[in-house]
Amino acid sequence: MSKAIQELTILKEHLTKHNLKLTRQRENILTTFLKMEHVTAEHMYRLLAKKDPHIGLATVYRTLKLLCEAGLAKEHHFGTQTQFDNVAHKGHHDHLICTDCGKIVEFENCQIERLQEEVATRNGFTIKTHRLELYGLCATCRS
Amino acid sequence: MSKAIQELTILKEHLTKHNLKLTRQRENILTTFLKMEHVTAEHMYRLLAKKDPHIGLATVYRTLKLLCEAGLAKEHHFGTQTQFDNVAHKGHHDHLICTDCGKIVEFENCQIERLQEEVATRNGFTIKTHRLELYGLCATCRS
DNA sequence: CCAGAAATTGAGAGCATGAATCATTATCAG
DNA sequence: CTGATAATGATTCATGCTCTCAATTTCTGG
Repeated sequence: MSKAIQELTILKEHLTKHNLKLTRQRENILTTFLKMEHVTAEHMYRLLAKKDPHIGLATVYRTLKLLCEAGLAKEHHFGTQTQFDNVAHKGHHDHLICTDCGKIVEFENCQIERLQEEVATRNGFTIKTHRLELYGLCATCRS
Repeated sequence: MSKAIQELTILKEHLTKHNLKLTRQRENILTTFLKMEHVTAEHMYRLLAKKDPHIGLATVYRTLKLLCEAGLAKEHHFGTQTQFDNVAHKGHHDHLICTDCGKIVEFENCQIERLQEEVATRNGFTIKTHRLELYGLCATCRS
């Protein structure tokens, strides 16, 4: 649980820095969020509604966005849905995906990340996140 | 324009094979689609409405999906928007996406592609395709 | 501790994208 | 030509998320 306390501290610092307030709802959402690897806002809403039927959907959306701003969560779009990933559960990584057997290998490559920054700068962009997926055949499926 | 005729043939074959019919609307949408590298359904709708104010948005959505099924187009999700890419224009490119205004800049970077190959080889993979999207703020939205 | 300014909340309306409905119209095989 | 069947387009519906606003909560500083 010292982990959770650490994250609560990060949130508190973010709130203070931006003149925001720590509320019961924000604390609840953070606590629930930290227990999982990822959630959708809708799912989070249903979970919280069990304990506190008066929680508002808008608050869930707002708070999840807040957690992203505080660096504790990260948004990911999958088709129509948006997932919020718990950053603590995994550092950022990219994926190698086998189109045959579905195997997924995670990797990280600083050189690629550096080049991405370069491309962005050249186009006047400031990168916040990225997604890199390589699709192909793994060693087993190729033979 | 022999190129366009070729694509029209592909569409006709697909229609025949699935007992579908060739309509004026489908032909118009294909013709317009072939002129561009990518469109959203909404954008396509506005283009077509200039010539034929009675075109239905539903028809545009249905036909773009049809083009995907015929292998002439490919869907891509960017946040809330869905883009349809012209497969024939297929110089592969990656995307810089502004999370604020939705602006999309395409780029190509051989060095990144080479590093991707390297990562794949190291993991025993043979890459067929990839997807690289950089999310951030464009120059205008940052200021 | 308390007052009051300021942020936050929740309920519901609003909005955008895209899919489903259905009466009318167009296509095309025979 | 003609009839079966597919397609169209106007509209409604569904989803996912944001906005609005009155009421409530937080928290600063006196």
